[in-house]
Amino acid sequence: MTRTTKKKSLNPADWEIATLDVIAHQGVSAVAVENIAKDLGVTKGSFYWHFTNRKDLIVAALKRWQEDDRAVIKEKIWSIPDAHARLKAWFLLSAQPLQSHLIYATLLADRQHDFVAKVLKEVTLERLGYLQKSYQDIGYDEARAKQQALLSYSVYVGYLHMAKTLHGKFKDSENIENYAKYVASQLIPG
Amino acid sequence: MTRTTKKKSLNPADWEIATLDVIAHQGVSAVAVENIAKDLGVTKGSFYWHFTNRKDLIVAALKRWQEDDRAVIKEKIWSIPDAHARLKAWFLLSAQPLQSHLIYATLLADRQHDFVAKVLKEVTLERLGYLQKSYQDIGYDEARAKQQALLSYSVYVGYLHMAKTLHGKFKDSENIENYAKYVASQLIPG
DNA sequence: ATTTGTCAATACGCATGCGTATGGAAAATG
DNA sequence: CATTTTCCATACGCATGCGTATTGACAAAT
Repeated sequence: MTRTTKKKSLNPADWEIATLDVIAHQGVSAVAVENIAKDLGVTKGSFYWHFTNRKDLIVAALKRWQEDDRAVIKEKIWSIPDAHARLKAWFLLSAQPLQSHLIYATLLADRQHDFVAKVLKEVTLERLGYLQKSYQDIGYDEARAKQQALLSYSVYVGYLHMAKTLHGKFKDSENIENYAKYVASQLIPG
Repeated sequence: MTRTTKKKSLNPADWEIATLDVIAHQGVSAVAVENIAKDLGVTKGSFYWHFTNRKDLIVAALKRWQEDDRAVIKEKIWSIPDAHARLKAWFLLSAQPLQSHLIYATLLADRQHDFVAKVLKEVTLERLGYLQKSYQDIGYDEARAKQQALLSYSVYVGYLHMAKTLHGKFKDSENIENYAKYVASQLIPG
């Protein structure tokens, strides 16, 4: 797990990225500074030079995730002008194995920490807003678009968990593609 | 938090129930024997009389949850002969504030522990099987029923998380009722 | 009434993991 | 060169929480 980097010294971003890797696969509770230090090939002494404490690190990492994710989605999804195509693209993206999805899923798990809950709520509301707008763009009135956005987003969240819980019977990409298309056909009219 | 019980001594079931209460609200990681002992009005000394260790307690608690939940669902849902009504009842039950739902949601979070993953997979596959059967009962072929069951169950799982994440903007029962009906109308044909 | 079994209190050892204190090496700066 | 800044290693203190050991109180059995 040791990193063979050619850089001579670390910066906060290195720590944040390594932290997001831990969060994606093991959750926020598993973020231990000494372990991440080991992953980075240094010791604790380095960490407390860049950050004041563990919470500081996690908050910074989550902020990075939130910003990166927002940028990706804005570029790949919300740039699509046609609302039908945009929604379909969103469902297909949801089924792809991105680290961002993993992180979102583990954050749902670590809601106990108030700073996690805060980020989670922000991201979720923002995404719901986009979805709602897309459904309004294809003719739904506001109330119905809101319900439909909630339903579609629940499918996304549910899918993330199902994929992890059932990974044995679920992960062959053939089926995932099929399923994603089925979901899109059920949740996008026309 | 001290319990004013009239019982003179505790049995394993008391510990399991108290543990499920902690799991429902704080997750498996938060299960600490000394805290639960305090909740029950005793100390650690008592615990290690009834159980061999912490894992033993959690496994026993989860087994209890699994059995209780299976009994409730079998009685209240799968006893309904008409498949349409049965599916609708399932969606409505999903929206109700049962402790069992809370536990399921936190278990999704604590999948890192192998014994949690095991129970979770069992319960999920069992429920998916029931759903699939119901959809087949109303005329879906097997492949489509499987996809639809996955979709519907994802909505359930997603809803659990949305409810927690957004609890501020979501919990007034009026809206939940409406939403549950909307979901049922979208996911049950006819 | 004595003994045995049941349940619990107290005290301890031990591991983990956070945060601090201090010192040192390498690089930038003058 | 000398010196300051940057980055990291090492060693320590401390809190939490699991598990064990020992003792005690009370009830049931004999």
